[in-house]
Amino acid sequence: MIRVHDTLQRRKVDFLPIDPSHVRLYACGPTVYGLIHIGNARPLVAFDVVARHLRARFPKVTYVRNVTDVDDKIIQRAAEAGEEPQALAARFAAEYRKDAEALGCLPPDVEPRVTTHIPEIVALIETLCARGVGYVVDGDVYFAVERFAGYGELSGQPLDQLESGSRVEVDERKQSPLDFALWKSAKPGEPSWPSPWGAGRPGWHIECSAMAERYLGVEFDLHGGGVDLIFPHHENERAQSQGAHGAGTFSRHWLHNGFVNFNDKKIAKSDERMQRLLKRAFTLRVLLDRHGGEAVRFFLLTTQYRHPINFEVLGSPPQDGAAVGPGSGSPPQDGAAVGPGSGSPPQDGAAVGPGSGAERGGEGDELRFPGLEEAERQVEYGYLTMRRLGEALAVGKDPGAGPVLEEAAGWLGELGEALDDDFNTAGALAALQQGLGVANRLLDGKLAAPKDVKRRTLMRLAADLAAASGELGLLCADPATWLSAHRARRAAARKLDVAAIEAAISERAAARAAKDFARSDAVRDQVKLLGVELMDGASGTTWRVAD
RNA sequence: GGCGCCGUCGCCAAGUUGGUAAGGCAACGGACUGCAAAUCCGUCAUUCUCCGGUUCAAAUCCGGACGGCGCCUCCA
Repeated sequence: MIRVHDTLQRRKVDFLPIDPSHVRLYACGPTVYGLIHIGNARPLVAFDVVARHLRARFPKVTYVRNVTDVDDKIIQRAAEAGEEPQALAARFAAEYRKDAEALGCLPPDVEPRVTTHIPEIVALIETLCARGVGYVVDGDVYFAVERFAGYGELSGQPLDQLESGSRVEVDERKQSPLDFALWKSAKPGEPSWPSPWGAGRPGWHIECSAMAERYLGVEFDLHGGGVDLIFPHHENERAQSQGAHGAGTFSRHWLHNGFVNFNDKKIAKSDERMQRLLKRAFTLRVLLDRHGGEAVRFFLLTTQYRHPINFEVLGSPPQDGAAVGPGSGSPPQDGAAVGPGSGSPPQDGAAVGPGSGAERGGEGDELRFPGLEEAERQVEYGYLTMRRLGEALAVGKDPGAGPVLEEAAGWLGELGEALDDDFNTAGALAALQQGLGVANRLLDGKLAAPKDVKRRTLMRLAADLAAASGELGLLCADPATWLSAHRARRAAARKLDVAAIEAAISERAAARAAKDFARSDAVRDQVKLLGVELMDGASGTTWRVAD
């Protein structure tokens, strides 16, 4: 039995799908006006695990994750860049998909964009107007909050308090200050679509209502997004959909992920300098290039999705340089700086060697991200174990059916139970680490077992590891491939000369063969200074970049 | 002003429909190794911010204090 924390009920509840043969999930995706940052990555990963685990527990899951591709901010950025808004949105939507893939997120079943669902949106607004909860003013359409009884239920906001707390200039044409736009009439130069109320574009919240209905029906199981979306976005989505289709419709449960805080503060709340830093140096892309997608994913999974997670940054921030000098005040050009093609992943071969000058102007190079470093080490441990397992299993013959060691039998079940409990990925990771530990112990010969039992257990561990990978979206790559890419990435970061390292290894091998251990150790010490650790194994010497 | 979250070992982090503190990192000791790395083993919270209360029993429930954070119209 899966249990989920439902924001609407403010407690953990048993998850009983409306249709157990088909679970339906909707998650709010990003507005694509620039490269996403680590904070945007959290819901991506969190709801990817939700979808994966639901698939493990139910026969069919439809996961819808939208892309908002028309919005004030897109229009503004496009104007700044002298680009068509739709072109800019399409460009960053593509970049976003690259990031999502690098994070190990499976593509959602449907990834609807707002601009291709205008007819559905218009139809929904028409329904709302027909039912008297929407009203038209000069080509704009608003939702009448006071005519919808359930308003405020999701966020727990009493209406009167909201009004008094409102700190935004109130549009006098609205019937109530709380009313929000369903349709905005077009201003000159803005993208627009024809509608019964004149040319215009959708308001911020209506797209999710319309697209969820289109792909999941009037009623579905789960709706997810960041905590900041509870109010007003999700409150308004719910109001729109229930306003059109009645109480009890729309999503049955609401899931909200906590923030990724930046040195213990919300990113948007951190001071101006830090924000600028974030935009230039901490796009998700930079972190992915530096530590790999799986490390970022592992990091995000170490904390249960509802809790805040702190993204720690050590070291002195890059100098703001020109930005603090006279003539400062120009907005960060993150949009313009990341045109298509600038974010190509490191090429295994090409990036190695001393001359790879593809550094990003040194920006952020002196910064360290301890959380990502530890996560990367954990992922490496996983792949090292998998490689050992694969090597052991590559020889020998099938032991047939029979018992396996007890130590290896329980962890996958624990992993599943942890995920059942409101997608507790921290608990699941702990179970995974137990499984990896058992594999290493067995491989080390630390567990007593008859030959056939041992081999059968190793096979079981490999199979269970594959199952765990599928649910967590970790350790899904081929170990040799991942490990070599990982090493290449780290070697490139340290500007190591791979050919020189391999030459040193050959030289040392000759010295060792001649029992010249003094020479051998000299070579070891020499490469150690470069941050390279040599590992002598049965099949020769390999190397890794030290932590 | 209103709504809500959080405070568990040096660090990260499970556990909160009550039943007697997972796991990871770091540290220290050890096995293995010609020396290393990787891997493995052992040690590492009588205690869960503090003070009361309920209970046979509380990190888990209730009240209060202190500390941190978030939302209250376009930010994941």
